[in-house]
Amino acid sequence: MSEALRPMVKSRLYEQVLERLRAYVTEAGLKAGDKLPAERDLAASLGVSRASVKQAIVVLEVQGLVEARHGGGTYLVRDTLDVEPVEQLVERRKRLPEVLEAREALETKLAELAAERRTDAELEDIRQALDFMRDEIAEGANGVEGDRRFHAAVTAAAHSSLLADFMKTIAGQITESRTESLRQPGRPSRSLAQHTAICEAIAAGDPKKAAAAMRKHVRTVAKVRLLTWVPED
Amino acid sequence: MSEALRPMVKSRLYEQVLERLRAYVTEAGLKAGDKLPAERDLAASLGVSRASVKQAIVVLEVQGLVEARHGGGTYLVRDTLDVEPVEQLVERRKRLPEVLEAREALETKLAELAAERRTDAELEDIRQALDFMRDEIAEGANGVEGDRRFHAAVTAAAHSSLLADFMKTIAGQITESRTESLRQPGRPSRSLAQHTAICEAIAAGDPKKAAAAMRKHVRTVAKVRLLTWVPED
DNA sequence: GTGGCCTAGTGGCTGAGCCACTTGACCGGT
DNA sequence: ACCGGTCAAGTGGCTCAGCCACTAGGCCAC
Repeated sequence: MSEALRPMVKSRLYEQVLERLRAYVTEAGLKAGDKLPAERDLAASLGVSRASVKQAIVVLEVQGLVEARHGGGTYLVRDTLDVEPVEQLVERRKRLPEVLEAREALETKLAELAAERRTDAELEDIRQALDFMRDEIAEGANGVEGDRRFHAAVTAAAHSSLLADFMKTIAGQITESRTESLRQPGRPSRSLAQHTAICEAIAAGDPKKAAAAMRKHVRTVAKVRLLTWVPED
Repeated sequence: MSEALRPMVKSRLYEQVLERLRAYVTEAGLKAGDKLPAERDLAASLGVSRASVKQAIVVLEVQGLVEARHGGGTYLVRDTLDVEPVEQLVERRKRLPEVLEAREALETKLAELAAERRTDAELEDIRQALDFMRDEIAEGANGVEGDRRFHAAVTAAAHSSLLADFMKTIAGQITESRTESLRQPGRPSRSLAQHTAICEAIAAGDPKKAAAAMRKHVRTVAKVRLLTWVPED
């Protein structure tokens, strides 16, 4: 029972900063993807040094609640800074990079195969998915359903049941990352543009171009979600 | 492949320091309670600034692996700085429901007995534990020590050596759940409120009310702990 | 348009320094 | 010999000022 002998722990400054930060996020109604104020501003308005703000941010970073981009600001990963369902989140974050890596490998090859093997009917399916996504976005939605259909159509057009099976095993996690990705401001329209490029390459029967376009697309998604994870809401 | 997906990711300096620290503890064979080198020495020998060492130590602190005493050095809490492997965590969680069920049974009865049998001196002990916890929280700590003292005082006031013995056998695991629970934002103050309710029931000599208050308290702790497995109770 | 360039903004990290707290040795009185 | 108070060194807590590296967005030349 060394705990009993342990002297009382006094509050560290960074813990207080943590509290204020949590309160700020709540009060300001910040959501996932939103940007926190600059460290210098935070330090000034909280009346503490930048080093203390930094310590608090490092804590939030290792807890996966925040993502600090060198030179680009610090962003919320979730809608809150509270740490609740910790362990599961940690486990998922560990696996996410693997999932995204697998996705790149699979979908790049799928796009390549689709460009080679697609029938005209399958090309039409892909185009319809694209149109569907365009409509979704035009109506203000984020386009997740169109996104899903597009990738499903490409997978079907690749005529590889084995690769399709592999995709199935990570489908759930891909769905989650897709949802999160499309929630980023401006992402839906950019995602649509990338889909269009993939579609055109497949239509043109250019496997190399299709693979490259798909790779770029998947990497864009991966970059947004890199080192971060947000449970589906 | 993984390199391809995260080409730009650079280790933050504090992460490298973390690595070196873990390696150092292992190589030097440090055990729980041993003292780490001073921050200044660490910074000098690792060739980094003290601020970076500090960030690493803050991380270890929030992970409960290390305890920094103002003016007194930084000490190991366990024999290693490695975070507990996920598997082990999961295993521990599987056993936990049983522990928490046992705790509910024991402590509910203990509170009931305490309300009937407590002497004035024992009531005073309970109140002091409550005050201690209040002070801890007021100073920004999470109140684990006050929490422990409170439950110990109630157990003593129940005058049941058998039940007390039972409690002893699960004391270790209760400590873990207590620490975990009080780490949640906002928990300490709510826990304090529940303790106060229990204390008042015991003071009033109302066994039924004391038992009810204790049951509610223990279930709250259990709920926090079980969130990962049981979304709704 | 498209691509390259430039600059302001922002996070990463450093080094020097002051303060607060702990520890232990030292010293004087009993 | 013992107790109690004092003091200095060691150490963590925190700040300040500043430089560097990277990002993003606007601007300009082509």
